[in-house]
Amino acid sequence: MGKNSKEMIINAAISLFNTRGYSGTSIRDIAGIADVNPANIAYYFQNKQGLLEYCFTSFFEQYISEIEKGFSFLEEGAEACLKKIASNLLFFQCKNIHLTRLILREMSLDSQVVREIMSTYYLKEKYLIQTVLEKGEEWGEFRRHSHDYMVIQLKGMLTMPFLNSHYITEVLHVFPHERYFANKYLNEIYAWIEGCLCVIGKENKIPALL
Amino acid sequence: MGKNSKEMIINAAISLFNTRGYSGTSIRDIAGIADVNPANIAYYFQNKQGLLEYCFTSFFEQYISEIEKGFSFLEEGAEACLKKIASNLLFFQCKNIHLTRLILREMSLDSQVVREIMSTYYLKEKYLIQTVLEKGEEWGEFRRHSHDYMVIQLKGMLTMPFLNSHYITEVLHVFPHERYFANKYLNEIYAWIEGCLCVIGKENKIPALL
DNA sequence: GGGTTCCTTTATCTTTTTATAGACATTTTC
DNA sequence: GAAAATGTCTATAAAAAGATAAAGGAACCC
Repeated sequence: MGKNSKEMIINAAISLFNTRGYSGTSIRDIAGIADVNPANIAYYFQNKQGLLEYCFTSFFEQYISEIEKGFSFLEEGAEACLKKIASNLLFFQCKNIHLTRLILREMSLDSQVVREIMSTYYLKEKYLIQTVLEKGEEWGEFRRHSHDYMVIQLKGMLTMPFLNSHYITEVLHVFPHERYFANKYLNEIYAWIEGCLCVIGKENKIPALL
Repeated sequence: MGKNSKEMIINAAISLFNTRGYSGTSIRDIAGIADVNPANIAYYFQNKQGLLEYCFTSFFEQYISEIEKGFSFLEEGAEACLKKIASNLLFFQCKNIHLTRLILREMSLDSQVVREIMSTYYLKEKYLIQTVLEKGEEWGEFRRHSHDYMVIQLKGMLTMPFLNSHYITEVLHVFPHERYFANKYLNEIYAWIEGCLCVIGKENKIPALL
């Protein structure tokens, strides 16, 4: 079992950072859960911050890749492309709910790492989504509207179930980790794209019922 | 200057909890910013957790009160009522962006306090909003739709600019603390209510008397 | 003025936390 | 199988954190 101890550390870290927050978690806690000597964390990740940064880049590399995969469908229309991006991101986040939650939470703090992520990944994300919105207007698919505020709403919908997963499960009894949540919620996002973003004239698909 | 030292502690705590998180902030840090002896924090709030709990209840008492104020407009129609609630909450949160951000962040952790808030304030919130949605359907104002998912979207929109205030300001260059943000963003929320929640060709039948 | 209450300070104890040095073990490579 | 690389452990240094006891002082009430 020597080989996978790095992986054990990562999993334990994601789990604990998720439930207690980064600052609320000690290296000892992580080592305890991972069943590993605390000094090993320093060996693999230099220090606690290194472990967090590993989580960050691991998350955002995949995150931006999901956006790019969706973006490549731009030829097929802006609406289809935006839906593809939204669906990719949603499924990716559903597959990694714990990591997603901890990342989104830590991104709300003031730190060097956060600023770096902003100026790399989020800037790129903004560029890609904005391009889709611009093309959508150009092609007459989308209404003319403030891109910033559309991005706020879209990202709001994509992040809400993960940041507030307690609320979602305990108050609403909706479970983001279950398979059918993603499908159903995706329909809501599609409905928003169609209802609030697309031009009115199109045939308004009423979101599927369940 | 003896009297306001409690207030100084609270302000320092909100500021530091906001930027560094609760666990990332030490009592000494707070005392330093508040220009107060560290032992005074224990005097006023028993311990660090007590200080956090003070922030929580202070926030949620006002929060739920804003919802109730809006809810009292239900007689004037569900749409108008929901808009009133949304607008109250948005303005309240804009007025307290730091407190709002730290509360929303801490609510994403696993803790006793969080569970208590869930089962009191958030349950009440859910009841009130759900009632508005039900009445809206009954009166033919709202489409029939999953209440839970509508609540998710509404709350997503109401919380996004605060939890992601870094993103909003640094990537989108939109400033939630500025006066005109709230007005503009409120219009987006109204557009969502009208576009995604209300019936398409709505003839507003205002509830007679009940 | 004596006493009470409220607030502040000093000083310190205890625990927790991160980090590291160096020994020990295991695996790989030649 | 020896040497090198890789991984793990013990032990501990050093700092930081939370908490508290007890003294000091100011304001107030009678």
